[in-house]
Amino acid sequence: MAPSSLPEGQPALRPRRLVIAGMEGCTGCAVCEVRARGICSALNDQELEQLARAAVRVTMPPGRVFVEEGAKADAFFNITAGTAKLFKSLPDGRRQITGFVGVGHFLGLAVSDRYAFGAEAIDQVKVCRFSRERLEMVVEEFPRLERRLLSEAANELVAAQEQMLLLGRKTARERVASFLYEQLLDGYGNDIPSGAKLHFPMTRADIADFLGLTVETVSRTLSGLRRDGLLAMGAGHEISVMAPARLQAIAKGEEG
Amino acid sequence: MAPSSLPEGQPALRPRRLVIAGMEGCTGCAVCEVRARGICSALNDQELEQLARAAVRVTMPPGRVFVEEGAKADAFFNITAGTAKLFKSLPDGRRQITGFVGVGHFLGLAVSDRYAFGAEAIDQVKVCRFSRERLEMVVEEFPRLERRLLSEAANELVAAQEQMLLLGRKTARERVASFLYEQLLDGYGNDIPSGAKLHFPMTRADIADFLGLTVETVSRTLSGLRRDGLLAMGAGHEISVMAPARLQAIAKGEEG
DNA sequence: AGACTGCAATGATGTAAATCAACCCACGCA
DNA sequence: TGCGTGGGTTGATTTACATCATTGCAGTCT
Repeated sequence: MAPSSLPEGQPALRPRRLVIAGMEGCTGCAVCEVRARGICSALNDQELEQLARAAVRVTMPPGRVFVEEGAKADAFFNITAGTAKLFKSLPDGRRQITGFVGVGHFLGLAVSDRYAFGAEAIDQVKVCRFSRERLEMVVEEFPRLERRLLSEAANELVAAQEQMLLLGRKTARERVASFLYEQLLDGYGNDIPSGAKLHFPMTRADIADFLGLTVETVSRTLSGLRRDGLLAMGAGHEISVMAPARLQAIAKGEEG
Repeated sequence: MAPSSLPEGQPALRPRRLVIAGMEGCTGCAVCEVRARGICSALNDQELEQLARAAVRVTMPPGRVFVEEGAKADAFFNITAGTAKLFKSLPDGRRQITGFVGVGHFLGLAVSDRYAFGAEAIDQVKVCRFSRERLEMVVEEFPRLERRLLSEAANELVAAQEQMLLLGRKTARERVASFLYEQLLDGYGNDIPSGAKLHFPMTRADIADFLGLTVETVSRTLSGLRRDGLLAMGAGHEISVMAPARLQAIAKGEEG
């Protein structure tokens, strides 16, 4: 299916640059940069070739909404580059970002025939796009894929429960600390050095909508953490975490 | 495995009555009351017999914590009677209930080897208990089960995203309305009559911990909805919904 | 019957975070 | 060179909800 049939929704936020979408540069799944990650890691080279025939490679500019809340759910996506945000909205514009998803993430599981959430590219995002039918065919052929999808779903479920705890019961300070610490784990694994640097592709507004706060509160809370010597702000939206252990303690709610 | 090996955690809230746990009254999966629901519906009678051999039937009194947050995740549960609450806690006692689960619900999917959440019986709960290894064996034998589990997980994920929107962005009134409306859908399906009655097994404190509010706010908000003619309180914690459509509008955030 | 206990409702007061409002800075563009 | 625009920060004020405190009421144990 051609990229032009993607759900467009609102136009890209910054449609100045010409959009180049398609399969440029993709020489097949076997040499794909996410070969070892996500669902693809469940298959061997030969099986991947099958998968490749079912997929279309698409490139999205920042701001492009490529899954529309409530739209017909006829495609699945596997992210191969960039970061996207998933969200749900209320009629008056209130928005909750349910997750930021990066390379290797599989996206599109739906209960009904409609997407229950929207997805928007934050930076330039590349995806492998599967039609529902074609994915079903491949899954039918390789049951191992199903196990892989189940394990992905279980992972997301655990993350979602953690986020419910954050949204329902944590203070602003705890929320921001949790977010930062999660980012540290993503970037550094379990061994986080003092002074670890973080760089965010998303805006303060996105962070606020993820944490159930306002931009102002996020900004103030970050300033507070800086004043307390936990963080240091660098150039170009870079944040250094001076005291990862204290940050974690705050995130877990162990500090007043 | 004998019921005595269940994680006990804190003792049951009301340990006055003698606990009778075991397989009493269970004559096999084929005639089980949840035969047609949850994961069991994916199997035929013959396959169910296999499943039966892997399961232990256990009965839990109200208040019993049968999954302990952070404990070794060596068992799965399928609820065959009653209602349980799933929750996550902070060290200082703050608690977020991530869901109420009833008959047919499958429970225990974990990422690591530890449960990321706790589970507690609200009323008398009966479950089919599977050890991790035995469930894996059965799944290995009947891949259809895996598909079923995936679909369960996808369902829960959608519910979790909806709950994140509620916790992050809805007002107290909208949260309570959402909860009540969800309960209506469970009980009546899509066609809800004016005056539809609801009965809750959980306390106000549970509802508060589910909605990210305090008991007082839940109580006040219910009173408010009653004053506005949307609800009528009956005897024995029964609530009648006089205006389901307006309730839904509030739940969706369409009303100031 | 009287006392105790768990749960719910309601009132008075406090507060964390939202809202409203400036202001700054970096960037692209005329 | 100046202007517009999209972030981001900070301050003053408001507010929705939490907290603290009291009361009522239905079970159930003695």
